[in-house]
Amino acid sequence: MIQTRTTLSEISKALNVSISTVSKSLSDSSEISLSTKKRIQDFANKCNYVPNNFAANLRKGYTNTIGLIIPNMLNPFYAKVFVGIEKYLDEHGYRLITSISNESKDKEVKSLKKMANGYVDGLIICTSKETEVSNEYSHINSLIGQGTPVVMFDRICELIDCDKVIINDYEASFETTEHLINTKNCSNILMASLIDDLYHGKLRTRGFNDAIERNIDKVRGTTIIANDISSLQKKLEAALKNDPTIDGILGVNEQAVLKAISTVKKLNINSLHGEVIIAGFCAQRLVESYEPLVIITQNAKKIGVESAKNILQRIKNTETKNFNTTTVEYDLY
Amino acid sequence: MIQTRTTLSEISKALNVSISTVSKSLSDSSEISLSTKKRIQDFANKCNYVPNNFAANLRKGYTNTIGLIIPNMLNPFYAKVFVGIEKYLDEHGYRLITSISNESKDKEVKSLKKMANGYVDGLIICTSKETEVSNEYSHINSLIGQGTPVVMFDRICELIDCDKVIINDYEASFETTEHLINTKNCSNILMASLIDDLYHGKLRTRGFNDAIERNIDKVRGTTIIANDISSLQKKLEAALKNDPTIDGILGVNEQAVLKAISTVKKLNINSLHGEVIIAGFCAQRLVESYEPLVIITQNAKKIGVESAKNILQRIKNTETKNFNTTTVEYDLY
DNA sequence: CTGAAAGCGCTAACAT
DNA sequence: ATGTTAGCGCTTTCAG
Repeated sequence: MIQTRTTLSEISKALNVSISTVSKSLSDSSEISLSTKKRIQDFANKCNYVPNNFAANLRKGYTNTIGLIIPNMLNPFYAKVFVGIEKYLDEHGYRLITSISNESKDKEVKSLKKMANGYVDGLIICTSKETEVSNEYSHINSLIGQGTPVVMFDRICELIDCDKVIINDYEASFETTEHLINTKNCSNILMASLIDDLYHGKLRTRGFNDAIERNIDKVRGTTIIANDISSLQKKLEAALKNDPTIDGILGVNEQAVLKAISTVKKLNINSLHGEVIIAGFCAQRLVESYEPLVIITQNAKKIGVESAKNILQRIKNTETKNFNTTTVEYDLY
Repeated sequence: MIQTRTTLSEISKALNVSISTVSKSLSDSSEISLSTKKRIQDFANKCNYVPNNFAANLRKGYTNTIGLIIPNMLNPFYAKVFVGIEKYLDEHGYRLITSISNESKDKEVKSLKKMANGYVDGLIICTSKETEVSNEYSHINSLIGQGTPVVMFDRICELIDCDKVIINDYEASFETTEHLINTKNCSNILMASLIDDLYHGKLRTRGFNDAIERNIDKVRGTTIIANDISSLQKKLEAALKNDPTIDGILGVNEQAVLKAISTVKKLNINSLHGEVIIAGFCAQRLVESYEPLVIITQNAKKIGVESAKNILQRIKNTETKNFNTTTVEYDLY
């Protein structure tokens, strides 16, 4: 039983009123008498009337749809951001259309085009690694130039004129390192990073180094930077084997934390050299897998919510030109 | 510099041709001479022309957009399904609009309404727990009634007339249990489930029981079914403490597998009673966290791809009425 | 309070 | 090869 979609015009014919009366009734306009409104609304319900949003959008010039581009959905950080965004937008009557860039700039540009075509009222984006490394943001700038508001989160570019949502990477890294030193009494800390080519990766490294610097009387620090997981693994193994006094590791991104855990386990360091405290930026699902673990959760969901909030605000108010950067606090766990 | 979006009509005026000439040129119609086509295309490029999809959709009657409703994005199974769907759709020129039901039927119904409004050409859905338990699918049926193709995956309802994508739960469970018995030489296996209220949960339990039945000469089996994680934990602990001969656990869903691992670790069973092999339905990221682990991966990404493939096929060909159920093979890992 | 009519931007059948 | 025209379904002035 395919019942073709009911339209305003069909209702108007059936009830012998004009299309505009139907339209106004269904949007509960005060221009229409209560009795006809009721009559029309009841009838529309009975027919399972659903308005064609495309027509409405075309007419009204906006879409109630937000675009989202993220590098990866399998990384729990982004999945959580997504959840926050989806929830906030849903509660405010917006739809969400999502693309995964897979860290590829090409895919990112392509996705952006699909969204640029009058399809979304605004875009939330965390750029791909490739984009950040290339430092070339013309695709985003041209979208902004077309008048579509953009919010960047996590990986941002200072030079783009848009709202931004980040955590205070420097501070989180600094304070966690101090936490390792002062609360966990670590005296020889390794930092491991796979993202030192990214802006926020550098901030985190800087936070680590500054914290070491400031506590140089009681702690030694070494940074291990690698471009891929297996070379990180090798460097970690070498460092841990070489220096039995290492008692803390700061993983600057999730993969680094994971690799630190598995390497410490593999080498059985905790039995041989004494307990190594591992800390790092990471979604908090790992707690059970390694005991001496300090996790910096990024409040990913909140980052999502803030991004969504920002984009809707900006859509409501396109005039103001002073863009704001929201800093979401992190949690130690 | 807000440059308002260029339209066909603006181009046509600027170049002194008709709108339809512009339209045809930009869609590279053979009706138009090469020279004018080139002239118009070049000009459009220069103006950064982007077609308004809403207008086109309104006119053409389809949207190139697929809706997706899933219970949860933080569960890696669904995240992977999502990735598969997004990839396939993107490669075929479709957009994806996604809602998370959070296992709530209300949210699911609401999301579905947002998509029903002529917004999507088709819907891919994994229903919420609440929906499956209520066994009431009128929202989906009414969408189908409106002529929108639907694909259900993972949690399906036999009674709905639509394409379906699932793994062979019964077989996966049966064969894994036999694997524990014959390859891993388990002789006393516990099954743990948190999803025995769901259809595919029951199938898995049945697979387990039948495998035990069939090998009753060499193995004993016990099923532990719980509704929430902490009661599962309690039951697991009790069983493991009580019976030191338990040497295998089959976790019927991810949370159950995780709980089995953490409980075995917590009670230090492997040292006290001998090694317990844990097997179960689970995304494969856990491999490093527990050694004697057999994982049934659900080929989540493939489920996504198959779902996407099915929905596009169905959109292309709305007539055929014989719906098919695709079974995606599972992997032991 | 109700209706007529214009038009959002695009496509496609039908002229020319 | 190019142009004219009639909508897609809806909102929204403006008239009655």
